[in-house]
Amino acid sequence: MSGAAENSADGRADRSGTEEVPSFRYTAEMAGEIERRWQQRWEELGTFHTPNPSGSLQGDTSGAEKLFVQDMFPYPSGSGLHVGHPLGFIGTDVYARFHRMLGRNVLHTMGFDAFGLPAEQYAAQTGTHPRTTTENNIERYLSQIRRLGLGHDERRRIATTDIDFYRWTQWIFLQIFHAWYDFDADDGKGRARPIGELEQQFESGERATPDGRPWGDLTRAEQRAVLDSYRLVYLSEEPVNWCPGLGTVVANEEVTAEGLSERGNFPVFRRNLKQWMMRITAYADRLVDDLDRLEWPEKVKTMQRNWIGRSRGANVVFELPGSTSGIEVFTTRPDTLFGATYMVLAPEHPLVDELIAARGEDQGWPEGTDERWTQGAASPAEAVAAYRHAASMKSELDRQETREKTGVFTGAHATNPVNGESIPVFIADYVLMAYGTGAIMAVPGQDQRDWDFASVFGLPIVRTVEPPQDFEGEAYTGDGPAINSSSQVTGLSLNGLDVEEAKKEIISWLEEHGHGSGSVQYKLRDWLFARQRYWGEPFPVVYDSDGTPLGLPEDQLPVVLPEVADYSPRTFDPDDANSEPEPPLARAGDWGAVELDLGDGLRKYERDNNVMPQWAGSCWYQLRYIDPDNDERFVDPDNERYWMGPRPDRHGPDDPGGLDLYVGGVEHAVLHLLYSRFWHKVLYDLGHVSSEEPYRRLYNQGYIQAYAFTDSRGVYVPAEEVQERDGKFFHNGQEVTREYGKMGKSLKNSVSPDEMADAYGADTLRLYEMSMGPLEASRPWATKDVVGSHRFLQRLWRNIIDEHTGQLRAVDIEPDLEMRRALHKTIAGVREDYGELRFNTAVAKLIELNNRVTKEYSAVAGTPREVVEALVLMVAPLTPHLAEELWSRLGHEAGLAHGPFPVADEQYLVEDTVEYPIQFNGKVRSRTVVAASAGQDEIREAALADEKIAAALDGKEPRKVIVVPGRLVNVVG
RNA sequence: GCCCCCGUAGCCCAAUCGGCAGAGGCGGCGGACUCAAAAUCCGUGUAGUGUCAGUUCGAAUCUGACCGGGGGCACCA
Repeated sequence: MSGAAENSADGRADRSGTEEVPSFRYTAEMAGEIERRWQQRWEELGTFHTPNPSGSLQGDTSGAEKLFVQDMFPYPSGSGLHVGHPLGFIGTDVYARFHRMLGRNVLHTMGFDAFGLPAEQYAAQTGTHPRTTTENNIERYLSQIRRLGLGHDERRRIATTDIDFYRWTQWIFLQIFHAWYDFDADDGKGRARPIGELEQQFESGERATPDGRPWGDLTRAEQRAVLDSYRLVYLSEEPVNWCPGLGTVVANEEVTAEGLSERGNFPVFRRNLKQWMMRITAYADRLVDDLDRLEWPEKVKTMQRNWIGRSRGANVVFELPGSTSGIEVFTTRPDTLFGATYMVLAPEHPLVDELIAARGEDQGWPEGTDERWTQGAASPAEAVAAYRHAASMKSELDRQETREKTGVFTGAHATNPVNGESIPVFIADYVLMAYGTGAIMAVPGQDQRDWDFASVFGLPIVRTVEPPQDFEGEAYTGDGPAINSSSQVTGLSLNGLDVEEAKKEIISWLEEHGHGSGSVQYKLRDWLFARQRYWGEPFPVVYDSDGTPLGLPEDQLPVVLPEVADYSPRTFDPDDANSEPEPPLARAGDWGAVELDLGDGLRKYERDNNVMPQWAGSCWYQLRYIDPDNDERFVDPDNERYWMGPRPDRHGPDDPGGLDLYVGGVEHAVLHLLYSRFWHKVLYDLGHVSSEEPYRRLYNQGYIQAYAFTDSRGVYVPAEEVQERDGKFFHNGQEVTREYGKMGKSLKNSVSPDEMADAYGADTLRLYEMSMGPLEASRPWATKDVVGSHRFLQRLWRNIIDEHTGQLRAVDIEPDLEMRRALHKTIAGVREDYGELRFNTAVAKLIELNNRVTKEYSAVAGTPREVVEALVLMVAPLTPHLAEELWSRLGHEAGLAHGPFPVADEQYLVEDTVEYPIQFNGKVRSRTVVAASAGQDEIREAALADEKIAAALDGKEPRKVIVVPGRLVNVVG
């Protein structure tokens, strides 16, 4: 050491010593100090407390337009956040802060979707109660996000695991349980109604009972069974997805295309088990149709449409000669009935046994049966049995991998109703029992799958739609005139009609002659709602001695989770399809047995021992944000109407209402967003909310991804220790392989927001995340780039505060005209960018303006207050702590969270002169400056007078001169 | 296999109605400060927009085909 002075006496940094960073520079340490101070201040002042029209959070809501912004409900994972997690949270915060500064009443908060498997699995391993784990994780999560300075109304935080919250989840369940769907209501659109109204219809005789007996003649149990069959929540003994590896059943939406559970990747089996279902299918049409009323990404709408899978067509019955029954098929192309040359039943179709039995088990093949149809079996019965056995052995994956068409002839024939022709009936696994009627009419001329099957089995192919002249394919699915579509037997002809006309015509013919009717099919299935787990909402249901499920009265809520010795359901060998679910609540001692008076005296009942799926809480949490501690209702109607009600004046006459901006990842496109819309619509139908949709506008943020590196053994090495040389990557001198993808601890490429905040401050992290690209784009994380955002904040700071003295540099001097113009152009641009979530370009504009200020004023005594104050206000949504600090140092006592926000002055947005590029034959050759007020002729003259253009023309007349006002001139020679 | 989105500088990204390819950041290079380095500051633009056609006075932008990347659906009748 040289023995230099360690401190300087005058407060300035000693520039000759070891202390070289100026004392008042905006460093990470200073940022941290500022951030802690302002976060504390905001909390003390309740800066982000948002008033409601009524209730416990009542305040003045007059005058200000409301804005409800929400992030998708995070799960408080115990492993901590990486820098990708808060991307959307910061985005919504910037948007919310911008609008708050504009004077809007902004609701922005965040709660936790806290039920779920990880805490339960941890409990099973360690004995720690899931509530303890969950609460610790929430605290950890909060400490990480609080550091980011998100302007949340902390009074509105909720967690789905709070008893005060899940009490209302149970209450909503009961509303749905005590409702039925009246398909005739609202002119056929349908509406959920209280079950009591259905009972009245039966009592009064307005609606007939299933077997026609008067309602009063039914026993109470029979009445209950009838009502239960109508409920929006019902017990069903249909095939469900049983996952032995998890020990629970799961919803269709939770099974991957490969037939594995989304969580855990365990095999899932179709099993008949008695389970709770929600009748989401009743809402299929409204869930599809109302997508048109939402401001959502098309991609998500498409995914929902595909999932619901509505297709319109007709059900047609093909008679079986010598039998009273027929084969009913669903088809979207009834116009092609004349091309139906055979039929196919799904192998599991119940009619198959009847067909075999009708001909006689020991009957051989009909005379002249094609060899290809028999699979070498001696009889249809034998062939069918063999085929069914083979089909049942195939997994979903096998079926998908081999698309070759297989099947066998059943020996039976059916009659095509349009022409009376007898056509053979096959079974084949390309027809699925679960869709439509489990049977098809095969039209090889217009369906490629049928074409393929017909080719293998040598079946006739009849085109009934004329393909274009140049058509070279096999099956033709396009539009065209109908051909080969008439019959002397029935007198029907569709020839010459186009597809749409033919469909209409044939449907009315089918209906008239009793052969079928128009129909709509959906892929959507009812929602399997029960899980055999511990850490979820218990069902508010008990069973009486007959096993009839009864909804508990409201005053019995909440049903609190019991203490148990073992938190896990029994799990099984993942491949043990025949195991049976054993839920933890079934082992909760005497919890399950209750004595209640449900109207007919004190009796014994048994509690339901399932819990709700994790999606339940997120189906309605936005409503609880509105009124988090209302203990009279799940949400106050005034408050709901204020925050979520339709605003036709602002969003058009068709506005369904809902919150104003919902930001989250696209992975919830089907599951959460579909379930939530469903619940919301039920609540709307029952009159509990005024909005028809929960989320008016949806925005999908991208993912922050990262590079990961593996060594020669395939083991991940710490990404931060990898060095790049000449396009290759090295770790400790060894070359490693680069992969691109997720960020995660196991990939050793995780970067936490805390370490970034330590190194640069939270404001820098916020700014960087917003500036690295558009919010919706996925992009790689680059720690080394963060310094650029930090330098910008340092330069901004330096324009206002002297780094060496801490003195204010802003003074009351007039900026010149060019600076004013730059300022107002920036204001106009930044306002627009913020409003449209284009934070990256807003940042660029702010940096540009700040660089201009630096260039012009860094060498002189002070910077113009007018410019730097506007800069501070404009940067505030992005870097709120720094902005508040500078704003206060600029002499403002009140904070800036509620504005003002600079307004652009139009007079500085128009230029006096415009520089026009002059193109010659489309290439820029010169430039000329003309008055902004110049007319087309003047601009043209100025361009032609230009030396270089005159030279290019070489004395000739231009063939054409294109003048684009405000843009350029193109001279065509 | 079908459908959708995206390809701009070494990297992340801008570019209103089709109108000057560059706003911003990283890196690189040069310089200042330093004994030196880090930090900081100043300066510096290297691609003609994945490829090939077409429309146009003019194409990153519109159209078609192809290549590459990402996503969705996948025997749904």
